[in-house]
Amino acid sequence: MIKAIKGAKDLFYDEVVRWQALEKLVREIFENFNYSEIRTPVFEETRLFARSIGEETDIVSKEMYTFTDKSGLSITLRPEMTASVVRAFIEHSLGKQFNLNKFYYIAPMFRQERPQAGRLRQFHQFGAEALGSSSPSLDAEMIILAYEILKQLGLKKLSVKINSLGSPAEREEYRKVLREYLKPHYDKLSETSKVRFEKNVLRIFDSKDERDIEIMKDAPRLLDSLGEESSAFFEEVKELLSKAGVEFETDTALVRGLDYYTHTTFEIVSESVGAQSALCGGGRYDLLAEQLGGTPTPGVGFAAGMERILLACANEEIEVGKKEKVKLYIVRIEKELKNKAFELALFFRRHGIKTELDYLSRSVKAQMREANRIEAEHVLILGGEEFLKNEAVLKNMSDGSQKNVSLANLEAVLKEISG
RNA sequence: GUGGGUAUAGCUCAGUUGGUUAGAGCGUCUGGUUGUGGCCCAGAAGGUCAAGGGUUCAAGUCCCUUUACUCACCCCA
Repeated sequence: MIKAIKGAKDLFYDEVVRWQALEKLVREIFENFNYSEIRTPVFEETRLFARSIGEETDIVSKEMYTFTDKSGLSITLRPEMTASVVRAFIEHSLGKQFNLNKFYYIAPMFRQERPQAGRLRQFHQFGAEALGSSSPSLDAEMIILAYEILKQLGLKKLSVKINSLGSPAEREEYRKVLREYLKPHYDKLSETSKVRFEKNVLRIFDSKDERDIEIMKDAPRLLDSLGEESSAFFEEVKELLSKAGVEFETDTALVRGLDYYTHTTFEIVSESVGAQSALCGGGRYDLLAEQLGGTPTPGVGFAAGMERILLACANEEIEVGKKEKVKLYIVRIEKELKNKAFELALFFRRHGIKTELDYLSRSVKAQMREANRIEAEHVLILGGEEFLKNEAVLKNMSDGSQKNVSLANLEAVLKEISG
């Protein structure tokens, strides 16, 4: 048997209903905040991700689906969306059309990791990117947006963590300070942290190794060494969040894994999923556009993992979405009437009534059972003596009542069903 | 990439210290009188017990290998 690729899932029936409901909510909220949807190709030139996400990151160094196409070009299935959005922004000179561009997306991403709860190889994210403003109100808006969606879904066990990585200069300065602090402890660090010491010191904060955590406990914090401007920026973000009623905590150890972040970074975690508890994360990336060869343009964004969100909803027993019931099921008694039934079904369907009928030449009893199974609201029974009078029986399935209706006046039947 | 767990019907799972034709619930299908659902009743279909090898008179059950799934590490959304 040929099966789906590891870490890639088929969705159908009830599961799809949940996804559609989530997508609908996401769209509504993004539209309210006046974000417009952006769609970019699922694959890009490999160097786009190498340059933006960072060569040394795990994503780029070992998790990408990369292949060479027939022209010899190295292509990669996108592992995240920010790089693509910024690429499109630069390619189409969108910054020259509008000073501020606010985009959202709902799209599949690909990373070749070992699947586990809340982590797939083809996974789906919704997210937003705002390019062109360095106002802290946008940083706050991103967090509020993400929070709003999760709240409106009904999720409870959430915590919002925020931090600031400061300006690039401050970050660079802090790197030195941190290295200085770590030097005497170097030998006690875990192997991965030793590597990070050279390549990306900040990431040592992410370590779960107990000895690393012990060492990092007393490490100087980037947040404490921020300049006046960066501090004021961060304060304003926090103030806006407080006014918006978003409860958050400052987590000085929150260092995001992607190289392009500056200033605000944030994460919303849930207790209701497994180990992969981050439902969404993001931050500001003022250097990225320039880094990708565009004119310097400040940006902020976030991405949220849809599988994780739905998993959290399921674990908190939140029902997401409801399937629309069939309004009318057409039962035919005599088999010769099957085309008449088909024709009638088409009439109702064309008038916006969700209609179903038998395609399996089944008995009347079986057709009724089917109508009941799919919870059809009404059944129209076609045949017998009523049909000779150009009438049919319309049955209300919830109370079992039925009445004869004229097939010469389908408008009246429409009214009956819709009312 | 490294660990742990699991693998029996479409789904959720039983299957006793290895012992005859492998079970249940749900789901599906048919019927319980002519043209009517739900509840109930009766019946049916559906399984190379993940695959391969080994031990044994005898393996779903014990051992080995492989594969898949799953959880965790790692990383991240």
